Amino acid sequence: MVVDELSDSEIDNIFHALADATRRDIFKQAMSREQSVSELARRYAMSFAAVQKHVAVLERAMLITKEKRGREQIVHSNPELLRRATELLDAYQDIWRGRTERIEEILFEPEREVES
Amino acid sequence: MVVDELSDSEIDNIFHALADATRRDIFKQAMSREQSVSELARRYAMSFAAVQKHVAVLERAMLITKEKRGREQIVHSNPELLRRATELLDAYQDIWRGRTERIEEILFEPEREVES
DNA sequence: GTAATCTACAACCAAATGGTTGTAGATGAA
DNA sequence: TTCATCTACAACCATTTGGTTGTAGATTAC
Repeated sequence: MVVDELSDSEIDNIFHALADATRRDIFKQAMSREQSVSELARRYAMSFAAVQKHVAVLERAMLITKEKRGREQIVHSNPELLRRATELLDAYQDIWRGRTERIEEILFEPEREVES
Repeated sequence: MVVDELSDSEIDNIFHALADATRRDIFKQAMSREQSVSELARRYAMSFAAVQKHVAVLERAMLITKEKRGREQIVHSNPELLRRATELLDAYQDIWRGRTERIEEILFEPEREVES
């Protein structure tokens, strides 16, 4: 069962964060091992500041968190949020399968409504 | 088992397409029932051209396809690609669980490499 | 103390995004 | 035929994105 619902903009942030190959790689790195930002930055052919921004995007999406340790910031992954993203996609698959009853609990959103 | 691999930019397109609440809703609509673009457009408080662009983003991501029927374009969903996106996220979860053997077949990417 | 390292953040820039209006071509209905 | 509908697409605009360089503050190493 789902603990609590993600808002539209939180979901936006999650998928946006995953829509960049560098960020996906950073996330993968963070999932496999906790590392400092500068340690991560050394792996990519771009400036430290650019990597810092990618990390910030992942952090805004709550896919990772940072923990200050001395002069370093250690990047931790948040597998719980990833699991919820997976559930979201599963819910779309359920729609296709016509299993609307499970959708209601997983992907409940008030009707996106319009004109008349 | 995975049929064939998605490229980085294809994955970029998929997650980018899902990173917008209107597009997620259009996709959900298309999953539940095939509809024309104008029929979809009537549901949202924005111009037809704006919805047309959202549909184009979903189409570029291959999450949907369009089929011309008379003067209408019917939007079909592509659940296969959604399934692959789900597998991608599952692979990240596997990384976290330390199950690297399954990652190799699901998420194989040549090492993203850099300086020396 | 001094120097090196790690981080934060501002300023800047080109390109992409997400919306708009307007025009025009195809198709269907009367 | 004529009119309405559906679609495509161009042009435009404000904002965001994804990169850069540069400056400055904390912390660690020597």
